[in-house]
Order: sequence, then C-alpha cells, then structure tokens
Amino acid sequence: MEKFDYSALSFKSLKTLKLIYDLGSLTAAAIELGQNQPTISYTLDQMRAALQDPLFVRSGRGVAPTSRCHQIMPEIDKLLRGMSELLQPEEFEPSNANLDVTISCNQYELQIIVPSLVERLNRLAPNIRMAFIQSHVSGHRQLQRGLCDLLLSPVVRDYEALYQRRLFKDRYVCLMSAAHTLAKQPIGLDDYRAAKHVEIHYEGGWKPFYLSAPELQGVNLNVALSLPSVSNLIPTIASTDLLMTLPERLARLIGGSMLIKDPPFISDFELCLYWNKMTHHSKAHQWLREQIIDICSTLDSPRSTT
Amino acid sequence: MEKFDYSALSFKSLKTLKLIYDLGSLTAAAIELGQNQPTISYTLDQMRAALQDPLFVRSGRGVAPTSRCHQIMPEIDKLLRGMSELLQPEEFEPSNANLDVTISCNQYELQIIVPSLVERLNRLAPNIRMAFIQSHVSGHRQLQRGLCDLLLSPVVRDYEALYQRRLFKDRYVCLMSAAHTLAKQPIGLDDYRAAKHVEIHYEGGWKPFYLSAPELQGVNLNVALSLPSVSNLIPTIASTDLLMTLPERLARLIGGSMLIKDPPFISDFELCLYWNKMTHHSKAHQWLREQIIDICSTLDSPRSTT
DNA sequence: GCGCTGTAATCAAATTTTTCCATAATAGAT
DNA sequence: ATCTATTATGGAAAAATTTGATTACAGCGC
Repeated sequence: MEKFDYSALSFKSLKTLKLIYDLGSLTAAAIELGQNQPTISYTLDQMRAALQDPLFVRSGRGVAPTSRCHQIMPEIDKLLRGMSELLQPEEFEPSNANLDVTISCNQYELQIIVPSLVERLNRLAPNIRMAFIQSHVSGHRQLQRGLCDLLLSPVVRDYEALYQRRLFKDRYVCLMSAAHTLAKQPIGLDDYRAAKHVEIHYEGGWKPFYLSAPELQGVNLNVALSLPSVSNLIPTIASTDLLMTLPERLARLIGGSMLIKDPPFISDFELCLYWNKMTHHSKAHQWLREQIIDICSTLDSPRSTT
Repeated sequence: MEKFDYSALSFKSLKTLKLIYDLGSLTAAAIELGQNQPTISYTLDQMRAALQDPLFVRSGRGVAPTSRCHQIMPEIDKLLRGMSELLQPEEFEPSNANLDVTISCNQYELQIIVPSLVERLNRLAPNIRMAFIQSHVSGHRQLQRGLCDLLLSPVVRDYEALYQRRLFKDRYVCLMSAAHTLAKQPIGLDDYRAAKHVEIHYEGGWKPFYLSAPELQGVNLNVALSLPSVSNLIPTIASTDLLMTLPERLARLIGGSMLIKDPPFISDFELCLYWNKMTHHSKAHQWLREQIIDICSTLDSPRSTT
C-alpha cells in the first residue's frame, strides 16, 4: 500500500467531513453546502481512501462516525481554524506586533530621525526589532536586493522597482566658531572659496550635494581637515578658523554655540523614504512608514539664519 | 471585497508555496514537483488572490518572499505538519491512548470478565475510560444503534451488521447447600423436577438457556424463590433446601462452601464478544478486543463436578 | 548604455477532476 | 413484508488544473 499523498486534498474535503459529522447525514451536508448528495459521497470516498477508514457508517436515518472519525475530528477542527486564521487579512496591532525591520541610512538620518523613531517604536510597538545599516552610496541597491526594508536617503530619484515618499526639506549651511573671521559678515563666494574647509569623507566616496552648486563648479575647495564622521566635529573645530558646510538640521543639532551662517549658494535638498514591493502591502510596514512620515513632519523647521 | 472562501485551496497549494519559499524560484519548485512552471504560477496566483498579497516578488534570478509571506510561512508549516499527522495511520499506544468505551453486558459477564478487564486496562491503558451498561435482552440492538461499542453476551447468533468472536464455553450446574437432601447423590431428572428452585428474574424477561434443555420441555419448575440478582443469593439459600441452577463459572466464583453438582441435562453455552463497524477498523478497539479475548482465554477452566 | 540570458507571467488547448442527474442498493420504519 | 428515506454508483456535463508555446521582465556581461 503506497503512502497517500495528502496534497490532493482540499480544505473543502475537511469542511465537508466536519459537516457530515455535525449533521450525521450526507444529504443534509449536501443541502447545507448547496451541492448535491453524490458530490458529498465523492468527497467522502476520497477521505476514506486517504485515511484508510470508512469514517462514517450507515446507521438509522443517516450515518454515524467511526471511532477513527471521532479521533480525527478535533484535528480537522484545528486545521480548519488554522486555515481560517491564515486567510484573515493581516491584522496589525502595534502593541504586540512581532517584527524585524532593517533600515538603511547614513549619519545624517541617524542623527536627525533615528532617535525619535527608536523612542516612538519602543513606546508604541516594543516588539518590533530594528536594525540600522549604513547606506554608504548604495542604499537603493541594498533595498532592491532585500538587504534592508527601508532606506532613508537625501537622494531624490526614481529608482526602478522602489516606492518613495518625501519627508522634509533641508539645505546646507556653514558652521563656524563665533570667533571666526567671517563671523560678523555675510559670507561671499570669494570668502567661501578662500576659507579653510572641513570635509567628511564618506565610505564609498559619496560627495555632499552642495559641492554641485553652480557657484562651486570647477572650484577646488581648500580642505584643511578631513574627518570620517561628524561625531567629533565640534570639539575639533570649535577654536579654529575652519569652516564646515553641512545640513542645517544637523548643524543646529550638534552645533552647540557654534555659529550657523548662510552659504553663498543655494543647496536645498529633500530627504526621502524608500521601500520596495516586498513590504509594500504589509500592514505592519505601512504603519511603520507612517510613523516615520509623522515623525519627520513634526520635526522643528529650522529657523532662518543671519 | 467579499470574504474569500478557503475551501477551494488544497494542501498542494500550501506545499507549493512553501517550496517556492525554500527554493526562491518558481521554476525550481516546478521541477521539484515534477510539474511545469506555469502550473506553479497558476497556484501562486490563487494564493495571491486568497491572501491579498503578492507573496513573492521578482528579485535577482528568482523571487523573494514579501513581508506577509515571511509572516505566514510558519503557519503554513504548521498546517502541513498537521495534515501530515492526520494521515498517519492511527498509531496506538495503550499507555497514552485516550478513549471512551461503552460495554454492554449482564450480571454474569460483570462478575466473570469485567473485574479482570478493569484491572488490566487500568494497568496498561489508564486513559481509557470504560462505561458498562446492562444489556437486558437487547444488547445487540444497543450495539447496532451505537449505544455501546462492545457487547458481551451468551447468545451466539449472526446478528446483521455485527462482528463477533467466541470467548469461552460454560455450562449450567446446580448449586445447593452441602446439607441438601440431594447432596450425597447424583441428581436425577425426577429429583430435579421435584426440587425447590431459585430463579433470577432478569429485566426484559430473559430466560436462562438451561430451561430450553430437552429434558425440561413442558415442565413447570417449582420456583420457591425469585430474586432480582445473584448478589445476595448465597446467604439467602445457604441454609435452605433450595436449589439454584446457574453457570458453572459463576457458581464457582460466588458459591463459597456450597455444593456444585451436575444437573440432569446438558446445557452448554458459549460467551461471545460482539462489536460493530464503527469500531471495526480502530487500532485502539482492535487492541481492546484482543485484551478481552486474552483475558477470557486464560480464565481458569472450571473443574468437573461430582 | 545595449543586447543576452534566465526567469516569471500570459494565453489557448488538452487533460483531469469535480459536479450533476438519474438510478440502484440499502437499512430502518410502518 | 412493504414503504420510505438515505447512501452508493455510473455516465454525462461542467469546471478546474495542467500543459506547451510564447511574451514580458529583470539582472548581468560587454
């Protein structure tokens, strides 16, 4: 006797079996299911072959379950309930959603967005585990390849197969010591070119947007200091005449008592949230994306500078 | 959007889904299942409709599961395992078999068989719950109607739709006080007819077999005492000249110091175990029937009498 | 960037499974 | 024993699955 392959059985078979069990009659089950009686017999035959047991025997006006049938009925119930739950539209309750999320971003987003996000998720959805990876220059590739679920990036572009949502605007400003030569005057283009600059060199060779400003084309900035991260920027340049050009929100966040001044060019940019089709339909991820959008919409707008 | 009816889904669909998940490729899944690729696409389409989610999205050479897909895969695993177990041939382990059994019989079987059976089941299969009901004269009817699972009866007959197995033979003997007038001699037919008899009157009007002996045809026994049960028989007749005709095994069991003598006729009978098709295929019931058969085969054969 | 390659999606036809209708067999019930 | 209600069976119709051929798509190498 070869092993029976249960693949062929459908949930309808189980449902039918249970109905026969409950009603004690094939005919009644047929009526209930809006089918006719031979159909029920046919299904029952399949189950009999599958389970190697008559399952029901004629008895009085109808059928009575066999011992085996009694035995398996609770299991069948479980399977039916399991399937029913499986097809429930994904119901998402932040407070007990269990989820792993990987978010790719760089220093800027880690500083500006991530703290609020972590705080909020920790409060509203404590069972969501977050992992942050660095985007470097290939965030969209990471996302396309499923290495992360979300990308926070200042690059606004229509990547193929990615969804996006703009979060907020920012622009570059100049950060310098209050004692800086240029502290008391608007910074002209010549001043800017002549100044001693600090740069952050990102892995992968990414260059900040402001370098693409028309006013800086063909100009080699005088880079007096190159750092791998903004983390120790302020103490490093606080008492120097070095000048750092960086996003305004970041400048305000870490700048302390340093001076923030308009640069001699316009370099607005937008921060964008990207995701892919893998998480697009997920209720949990939809909620998560909304949280990020909400956080960003309520970030303080930076005040204008001198 | 109307509620999806999961009935149509078969376990094959789930199996296919899991295979795509494990292999990350529809084509590979198709090969593994010995089908061709559009078939897998077709099945996936069904699941997509059912679950309202793409489940897999194209990614690199193959497909990657969506968030929802990750989420439901453990459930699908559970369902597949559940179904697989359901189709396992009923494996029966006495020590942890959980079962309800109803056995129909009368006083004789309750005295002769049931104590050993209860002891044995309590020892080997402590989770089998037994209920004993009285057969009266309609034991086979009870069995046919599913009111009991087993019938122990001395009536050997081919009832329709019932299975049977003979257990052991017995015969009727005469039980009397050692001081009885007939104590010192073989009992002749005239002695027997002249004696003062005790009878047990069973509910339903059942008459013991020995009354059908050819030697007693047309004879009205002199019934001096009629009791509803054998339970208080011995103390009642111990010091009288009453004579009780009853099955030998019962006589030996309850007779104490009373005298057992051959009656002036032959009245052998056999005890039989009956069951119906509802329990015929059940491994548990098969085992249970074997236990009863075994117990009966090892009952002491009654020694012959004077 | 542009074709190449491997993979999934789509379509119509072939096949298989399921359902239906009519009818026979069966087991209780009158 | 006959009657009635119910399940089983068989052949035809309907529906579904599977197939083979083809198209569309996404990475990858050049």
